Formats: sequence, structure tokens, C-alpha cells
Amino acid sequence: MDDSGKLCSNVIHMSSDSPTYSPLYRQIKTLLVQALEAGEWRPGELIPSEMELATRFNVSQGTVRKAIDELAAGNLLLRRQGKGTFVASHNDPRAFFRFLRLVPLSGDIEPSRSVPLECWRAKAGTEAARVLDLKVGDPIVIVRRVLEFAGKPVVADEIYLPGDVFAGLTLELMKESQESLYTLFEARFGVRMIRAVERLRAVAADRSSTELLHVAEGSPLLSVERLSYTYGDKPVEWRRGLYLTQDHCYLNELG
Amino acid sequence: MDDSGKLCSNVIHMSSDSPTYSPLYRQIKTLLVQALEAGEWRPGELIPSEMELATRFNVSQGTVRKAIDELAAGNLLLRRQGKGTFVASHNDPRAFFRFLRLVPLSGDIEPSRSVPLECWRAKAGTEAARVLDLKVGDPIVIVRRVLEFAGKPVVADEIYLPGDVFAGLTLELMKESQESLYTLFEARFGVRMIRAVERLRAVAADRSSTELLHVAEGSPLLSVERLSYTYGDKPVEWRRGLYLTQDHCYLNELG
DNA sequence: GAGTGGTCTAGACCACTGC
DNA sequence: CAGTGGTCTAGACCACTCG
Repeated sequence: MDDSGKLCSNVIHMSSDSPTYSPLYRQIKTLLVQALEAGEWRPGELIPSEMELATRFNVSQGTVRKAIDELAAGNLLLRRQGKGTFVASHNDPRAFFRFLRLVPLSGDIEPSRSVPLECWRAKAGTEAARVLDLKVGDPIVIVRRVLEFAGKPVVADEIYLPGDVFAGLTLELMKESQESLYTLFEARFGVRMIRAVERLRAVAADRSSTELLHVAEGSPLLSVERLSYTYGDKPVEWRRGLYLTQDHCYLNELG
Repeated sequence: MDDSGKLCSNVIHMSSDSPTYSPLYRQIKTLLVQALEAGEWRPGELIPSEMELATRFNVSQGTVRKAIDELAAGNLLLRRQGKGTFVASHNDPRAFFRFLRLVPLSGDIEPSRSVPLECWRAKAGTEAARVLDLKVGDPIVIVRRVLEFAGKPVVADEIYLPGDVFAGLTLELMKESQESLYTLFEARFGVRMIRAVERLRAVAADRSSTELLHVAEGSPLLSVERLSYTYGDKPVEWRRGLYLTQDHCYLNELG
């Protein structure tokens, strides 16, 4: 029992009838999430082995294992046999299509390209404040960009971000980086998107989208409103995308 | 080692270097799925306890537990502490919204009602045969129905089913049953939908949908094409729905 | 109280990776 | 070869449900 630095093991072996009972492995899970949140290990990095964590938290390896199992199931961690357990990253190709469900109607994978158009600062209105859990008037960043597939514009996005977290975000930064937006966010701002909720509707194309997507006014477009969360279920991105579903569709697996 | 009736334990404790190596708990999992497929336990029923299955398969309780864990994660089984493990059923309210992602834009849960319109038999064309894994000319059943929320039509569905499996399906049967279609399917035809893949697009309303959904021709509608699978990844339902997203939206969680 | 699933442990061995 | 995660076991005890 050393508690040598870092997060010490405030783990409790409780027995029954406590109103706040939580199994050991869940406490370990919480401690691990806190460590991730605190940046003890960055995305892509290797975390300590199960045995090391077991001694650190003063539990058996099996208990650590169960905690890691759940985190891996939630895509927070990534296990690789023989190598170790890593912090999940949007850089990983396996994680890329988790948040972009658009696929060509017929045919194979197409190269995609993000084209940033604008990036400016503003103050949060009532709606932005509500969904991003800010106060009205708090600084926000607004980004507009287009996503191209095979050279053709398919998605027009408008993205709202909390200004304090993304203080240094500029149009140039997005233009320079060839990676996905989420990769940029996690590499430059330490913000990793964990999960998101999307609301889909069919809408008619308005003026601005007709120009960006080269379609007639009134054409049906798929409106995708997304709220993304980072560690601790904190909302950190609100975006609205208009998807042209002439040659693509939104693919969804119901499990 | 008794092998008393039913599926006997052809489980192999393999050691390394076999080209077809599969861990014990996966073999157990396969055996359990086969038992489900064979109808040894029907939806909603209690399956034997972990200890019973362990002796039956000649493995430890922990190994059975891991197999059941995965089946429960895949929504094939449902664990209930203190009671036992049950075969998942679409009758369970917890499973109801797994396949219907439509929610009111603002406001609370609305009562929904399925209104069957037509039900007729036909021969599979090339497309129906392809997606349902049938031969061209095989019998199929086609159903048209409308889904109402709060008394207003919101979804117009066209459903294609393999004719041999759903031989006794009639319009009257659907009108009589107050349950969901999938509940009817599993109760009357022993077909349980396990998972599905949906393809979403925005389209313009055509003549027939304008009548059913009371919208102007050309209005944007959400087209949802769904292919549903039962045990063994066998496709057993193809449906195309047109969703009116004036007051509702399709909700999707990205994990 | 008996029976179920849920947690936790300790130890053995296997499969994979990289030095 | 050593170190990692992955599997399997056996046993103890806890939490929940029901008769």
C-alpha cells in the first residue's frame, strides 16, 4: 500500500447496506476517467499495465480488468493484446467513421476533404448557451465548412464551440491541418469527443446551402444536428450539418 | 459428464496452434445462439441458470458467464439479478425504442398507433430477392401501413417479408393485434429481429405519400430504408419508411 | 432461506508483441 | 526471452427476488 504520487487509492471495500454502494470496479473506472480527464495520459498514449494499476489501486488484476473492459467498450480506451492498453484517439482509423456516418449510395470508399470557409468569434445567444451549458454572452467560436467527397461538396456544416476552450482556433489552423477536425481538437486543444447525440430531419434547401452544395432551392436535404460530449458528459460542440443525399446516405446500425 | 439430452457438450479445450482456435466461452456462446435459434427457449422465457449451463457444457460458471455477458450486450438475452436470465423480447418496453428512433421535436412521449392498410402476396423481383437473400420468383408478402403519433400520420411504411416464413400473415391479424409489428412477428411466427441496418436520405414527397401523410407534393421527407436480421444474420425484413419530420426527428446516439 | 445473478480474489496457463 | 492482454478455473461472499 504505497499511494506513491498521482491519484491515490481512495477505494473502499464496502459491504452492503450503504446507500452509496458502488462496486469496486466502478470506482476504479471513475478514477481512470478522472485520470484521463486530468490528462495524465494523452490520446494515443500507453497507460500502465493491468498489474501496475492493480497494485496502485490496491485491488486484484481482475477488478482492474473489468473496469478497463467497460472503458474499452465505451471507446475510451483501446486494448491491444501483447502491447498494452492505449487512450483512444480520433487519429485511429478505426475510430474515424464512428462520427461520420455518410457513405456513398453505391460504390466504394471515397476520399473526403474538409474545406474550412469561415471562423469567427461571437457571444452565446440563448440557444447556444443552453445546449453548450454556457451563460448567455459567453464567448463562442463559430466555424463554417464544407465536406467534399470525391471532389464534390456533400455536407455544409456550421459548428459552435465554447470560446474559452477553443481560444486559439483560427481558419488558418484548420486549413493547415490535413487531419479531421476532431483530431485537430484533441491534438491542439486537448478536447476529446467521447459521444454525441444526433437529431435528423429532412428539410428544404435554403439560399446559402444551394450555393455551397450546388443544388436547386427547395431540394430535400438531410439536416443533422449534433451535440458532442467530452469526458464527464460535458457538451463541447454543437453543429448543424446539411447533407446532400443525392449520391450518399446516412448509415445507421440498430443493435 | 452426462450429455443428458438436448445439445450435448461438443466443447473442445484446445491448446494453441490450431488454425480454428476459438476460446471456450465463444463456443458456448455459439451453442447458446443455436439453442435460441432452435427455439429451445422462446422470447421472454427463462433460460437455465449459469450453474446448470456450466455443468451441461462441462465448463466453469465463469466461462458461461462470459458467454452470457456478450449475448446480453448484444440484446439477445436479458439478465435480471435475483431472478435469472431471459430471452430478450420485443414485448419488453425497454426494447421498444431500439428500432423506432422517432421522437417529438419538443414535448413528451406521444402515444403511437400502427394502422395497417394493405397486405398482399407477390413474387420476389431482383431487388427484393437480393436484399432478402431469396431467389427471384420466391413468394413474398408486402405490407403497407401508416404510423400515427398523437392521432396524426407521421410514417408511411412499405414492408417486404419472405413469404414462406410469414405464410399466415394477414391484414386482419395485424389489425387485431394491438402490439408492435415485431412483437406480433415473434409471437406468431417465431421470428425475432436481432439487429438492423438503416440507410437514411432526404427525398421529396411523391403522390402516394402526400395522401398518406397529408403534405404537399415535393415536401422534404426522411426516407428510411431498413434491413432487419434474425439469428444467424439472416435477413428477414426489408422496409422503406417515409418519415414526416415536421414535428418529429430521428434521434441517434453516437457512442 | 434457497436460488439467482454480481463482485472479488488468486493463480495457472495461453496468445501475441517486440526486444 | 520478458511483458502484455486474454482465457479459464475454483471458491468466497454480496445483492436481489420470491415463496
